[in-house]
Amino acid sequence: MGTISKALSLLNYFSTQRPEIGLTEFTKLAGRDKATVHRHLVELVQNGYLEQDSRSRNYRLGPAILRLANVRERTFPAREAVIPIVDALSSELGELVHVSLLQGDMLSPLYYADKIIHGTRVHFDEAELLPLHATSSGLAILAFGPEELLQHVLSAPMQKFAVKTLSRPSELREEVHEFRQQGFSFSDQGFEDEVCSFAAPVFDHSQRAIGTLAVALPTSRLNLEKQQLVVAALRKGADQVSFVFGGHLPENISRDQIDAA
Amino acid sequence: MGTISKALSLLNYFSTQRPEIGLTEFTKLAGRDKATVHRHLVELVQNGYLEQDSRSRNYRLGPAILRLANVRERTFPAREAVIPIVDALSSELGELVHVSLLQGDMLSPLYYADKIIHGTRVHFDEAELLPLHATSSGLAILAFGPEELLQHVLSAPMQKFAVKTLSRPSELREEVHEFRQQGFSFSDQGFEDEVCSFAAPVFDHSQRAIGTLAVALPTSRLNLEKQQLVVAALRKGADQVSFVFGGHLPENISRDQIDAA
DNA sequence: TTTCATTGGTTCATTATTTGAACCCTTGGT
DNA sequence: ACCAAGGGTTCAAATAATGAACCAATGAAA
Repeated sequence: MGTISKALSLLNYFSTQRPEIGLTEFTKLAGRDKATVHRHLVELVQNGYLEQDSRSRNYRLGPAILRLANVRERTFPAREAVIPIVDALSSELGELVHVSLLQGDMLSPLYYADKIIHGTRVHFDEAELLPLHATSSGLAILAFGPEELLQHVLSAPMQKFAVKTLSRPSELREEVHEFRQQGFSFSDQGFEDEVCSFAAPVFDHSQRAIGTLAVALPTSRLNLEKQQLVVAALRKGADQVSFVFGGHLPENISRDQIDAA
Repeated sequence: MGTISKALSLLNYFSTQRPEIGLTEFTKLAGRDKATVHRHLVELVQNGYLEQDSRSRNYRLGPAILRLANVRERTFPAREAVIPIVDALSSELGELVHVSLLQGDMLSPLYYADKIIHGTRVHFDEAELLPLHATSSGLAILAFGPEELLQHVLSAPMQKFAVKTLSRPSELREEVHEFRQQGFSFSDQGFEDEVCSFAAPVFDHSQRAIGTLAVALPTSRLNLEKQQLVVAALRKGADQVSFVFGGHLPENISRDQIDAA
């Protein structure tokens, strides 16, 4: 591990739970000599990655980070960032995977991939907006997004797209409630006949649901084993996508796992 | 300059205009050996601060930055806190207003607002670092910040950005001295042609100048009345921003006394 | 108010890492 | 088939990082 990595790894000790760290605490966390840690801290401060509270002498994350995050957001389109994750997931599952972002009261597909290894494939149009009440993605957003959005959809007429499209508000409210518990949503033939899908919410830096990661497959290919695979992959993938959008990374997922993906 | 600073300074070459940089370009920008730069880049990638486009092999800012920015804003919401002040000032004056923080020997924009009520608007890139000798913000920091910083800038070459960029150390020293008396700084076409700006220092709780509040407007819109409005608004606003940073400015202390400290 | 423990920060000889000129490999253009 | 340019690697030499011991300031306890 080079000097640069040693210094940068110090920044990883910050979290919402631990926003300020003192010199001694750092040396304990990093398990390195005090002098070394101190020099690293000084250099990080000089470059704006940390700033030191002049009262407590503790260190906290500095303004340079905000500027860089800003540059990345503005210059690195979300689509590009999401491509490898969606591609990997699609390859892993051999099914259609897409990321869609909330746009008014519809979902706008950002990117999708379909590594066909089965005979039948699910139809998906990247340029078509998805309705909230009839897709697993929409239901995921309703479950984890703002309450107003849910109210709005509940009070509007619900267009029938396929044989099993939800059409009664009470039905939708029940489903959404269930998905909130589960952490992911499911829809069977709500948008297109013979197609079912699973979706998990994607969060931005302020923990707001801004979109979804979803897997769609022919209903005929669905079974318990498949469901478990999909749900597990979806959880992992949604966290990765959230991370891309600056959202929070649950404690039980390490950076290594993300790097490996 | 230590290894850490050398590596981190590579990140500063990114901007909205230059979101991706290749190895050779980096070596030219940094003026360092290719092998050195490459090792630094590799280590930054390993830590998530950069990622490499697998097609072009260019480097771009990585996702680690988003997480850190997230932590900082959630635990130390300086940007959020400053937004209403900057917005109000911009609305009041009908001009571009920004708060920037000192980061090494540059200023890093934290937030800006531009409530356009005039035909022309000033260009401002929130993701671009500001030089100290060529902007009113920089001059304000030099006037009220540490003496070493001023010495450092005086002894370094002064890049010419626009028609009236200060380029002689004696000139800069004079200006800074004058601003110290006034309590605010002014720059006419020092950074961009046809643009002038006013700035006032922002202090933290230990009375150190950590940044600035600035107003930028087309030189063509400048007149005495405007200047008086801007300066009055700037004094008031800068104190508000200082307050946000815990550096509230006691009424009985004049700016001259601060200067002495 | 003296003492002691804790934390932040510094020094300097030793040590290990960083450095860079020269090199190789791949790609894309002609 | 050739060349130019960019990305990446090697290894002896140079330089910068390291850490045990030290100092200073703060604050709680005796």
